[in-house]
Amino acid sequence: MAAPTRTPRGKWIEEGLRALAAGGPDAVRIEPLAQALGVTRGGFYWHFNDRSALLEEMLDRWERATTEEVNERLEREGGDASAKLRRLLALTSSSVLMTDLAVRDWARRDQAVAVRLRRLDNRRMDYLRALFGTFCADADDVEAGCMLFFSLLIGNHSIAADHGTRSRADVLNLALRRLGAP
Amino acid sequence: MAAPTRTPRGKWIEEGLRALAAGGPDAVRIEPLAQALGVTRGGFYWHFNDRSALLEEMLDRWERATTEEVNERLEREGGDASAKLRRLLALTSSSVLMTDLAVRDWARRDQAVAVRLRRLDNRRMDYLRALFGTFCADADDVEAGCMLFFSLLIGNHSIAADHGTRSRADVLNLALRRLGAP
Amino acid sequence: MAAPTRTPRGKWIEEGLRALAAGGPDAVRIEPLAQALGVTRGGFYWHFNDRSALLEEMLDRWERATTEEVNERLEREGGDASAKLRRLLALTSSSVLMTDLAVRDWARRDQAVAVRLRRLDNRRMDYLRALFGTFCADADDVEAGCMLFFSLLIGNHSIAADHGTRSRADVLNLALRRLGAP
Amino acid sequence: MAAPTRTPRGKWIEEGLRALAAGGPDAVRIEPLAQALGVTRGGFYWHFNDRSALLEEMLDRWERATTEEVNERLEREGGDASAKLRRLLALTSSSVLMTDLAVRDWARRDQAVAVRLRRLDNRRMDYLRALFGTFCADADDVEAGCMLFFSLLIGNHSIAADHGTRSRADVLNLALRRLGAP
DNA sequence: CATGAATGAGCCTTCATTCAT
DNA sequence: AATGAATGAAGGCTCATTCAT
Repeated sequence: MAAPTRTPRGKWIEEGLRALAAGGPDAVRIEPLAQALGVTRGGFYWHFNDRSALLEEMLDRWERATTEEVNERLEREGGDASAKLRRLLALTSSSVLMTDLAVRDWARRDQAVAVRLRRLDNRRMDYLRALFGTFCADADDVEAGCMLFFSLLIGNHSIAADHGTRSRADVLNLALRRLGAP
Repeated sequence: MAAPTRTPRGKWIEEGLRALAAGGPDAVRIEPLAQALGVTRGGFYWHFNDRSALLEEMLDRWERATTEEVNERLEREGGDASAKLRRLLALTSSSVLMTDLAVRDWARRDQAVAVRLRRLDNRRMDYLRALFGTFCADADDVEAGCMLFFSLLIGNHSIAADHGTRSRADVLNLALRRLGAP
Repeated sequence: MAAPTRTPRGKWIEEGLRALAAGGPDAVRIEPLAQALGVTRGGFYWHFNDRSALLEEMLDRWERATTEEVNERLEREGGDASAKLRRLLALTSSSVLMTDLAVRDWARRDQAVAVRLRRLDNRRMDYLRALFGTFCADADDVEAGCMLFFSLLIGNHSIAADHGTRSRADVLNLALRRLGAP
Repeated sequence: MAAPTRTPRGKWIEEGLRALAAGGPDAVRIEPLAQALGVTRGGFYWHFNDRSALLEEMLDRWERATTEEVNERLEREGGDASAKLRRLLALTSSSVLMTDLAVRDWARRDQAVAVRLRRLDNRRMDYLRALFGTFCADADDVEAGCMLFFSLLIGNHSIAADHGTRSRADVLNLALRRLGAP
């Protein structure tokens, strides 16, 4: 009779991820979440056993979103490896990226999160290896290139330095070329 | 003649930095700090006006420690640019590094911290540019190399991926060589 | 259908006014209030945003109670102006009066409270002017009489002096007659 | 050898009375007092056993100040009874008066203070009776006049009402005349 | 006289959680 | 699914007080 779900499970998870991206795991608090959703805390406990259950499902969602969504978007738009790498670097400030950085920080403090991150980072590295493999024959070069590229992805959003007359985008382009991307 | 200060101001700051490195700014809570120091939380307010005063002084200390200490240690031990870069990469898990990563995350959420970080990152980039300049003539190459190296420094502690038969150290070495370090 | 509210908002306000009357605004502390109501202090924050919200609502209530309630009671019991004045003076130790004195003191230290008090005192003066007008033709005499009577109301509960063989009630009667009340 | 006393006992008492006048007895806190005097709390405990000792001495001082000082000042400046009453009413906002009002409020909550206040108010009433006796033959009239005048003194600083075209000073003058002051 | 340091109590506030409806 | 009400733990802050120097 009633609307299928006034505030479905998913809304809580989305709001939770938003909070995580904005303030880290400590910022994922149920009361503020409820307020943001315009509901009282009560509803939360209908969907989740407790806060940690939400955290868990947030990580599940993030894991799915980050692989399927990001990868699919990259593949869908096509282009060669170099174009894809370029697009990856440009994914600036997408909320997915912010969440990613937050999870990375979180993993440093929580073993369970670290395990998930490792699973994902390995999948990403595999993807990167495939891309780099298209224009790079030497296995050592591929591995080094992947690590450098992945680092650049993170560094781009972690390093606050200026580059004189160059823009950050310029420097990223120079870096990409230096990694052998045609 | 005066008692040598039972729990000097500095102790609080050190303990605060430890907490920051271990759990981010939210983990810098006065009560746990006091317990770790074997004092009651009341004593804290003799040294600091409030929590934010501690946070501020922690950042002051981190700023000084990270420039003076780190740089000096690198220069003191000598060697050529390549050796210094190699040593920088090996600074694994030094508490300074962990604090650094925590501050980096913090800066993403707090403008005041972001300003400090920028000041520091610019100083570090200058240092890196000097090192890279010793074996790299092209200015573009220097800039790209610095950005890639700085990113690698961070990526090394943020990326959880494995590298098959290679160790992380192996990959870092390959990467360094790829950046032109002799 | 809903439970009739275990500890309704109003209970907190009443208890707050009791505390105010007994010990001034500084005595309106949430923990003691909760204890007096047999609840834990946490519940308070369901009803009010914070302490100042309670204080505000206490003043709202006092403003309404003191005008509507007091005036209505006086008018309901009827009698001529002189009888009403006499009854006003006799309102000794009514909790409304004690609250009133506490607010008066509070107003000396808090501008926002002072504004409310002024609004009320002006309404009261108007009421007194009407009463005095019934047996006093000269406008100057009315104004002076009102001010003296109003002062007497307060003085009666602020002055600790004895009156020799006379009782305080005797003196109040003498004073009333001196103000021209028949 | 040392200066006789850096912060003599009396300074604490004065500062305490200032705090009392400004915020009531709850506002007489040692730490803020010390800060206002530019000293640390330590010195306080050299002069006083504890907070209540200060409070006690503040009351002692207030008792002396209010009788001796006020009365002497009134008598020194001479004039007839009516002039003295007029001057009493004009003692607006003298810190002595503010302290007086604060003590009056305090007395409502503290028996010991009430006892002191009674002692003082009786002395004051005696003084007023003498003044009123100079132009008023009837004992009843004197008593009523004193009570009204004393109340007016307090009401003047407790009542927030406006008086239309008249100023408060006007109304006080009218009131004084109505009490028979020539 | 006074500093420097600390203890402990008390209060305000925020939350996670529970429970009846 | 969610409200209304409450519990309890945790933490921030202010003080009175103590004590060694």
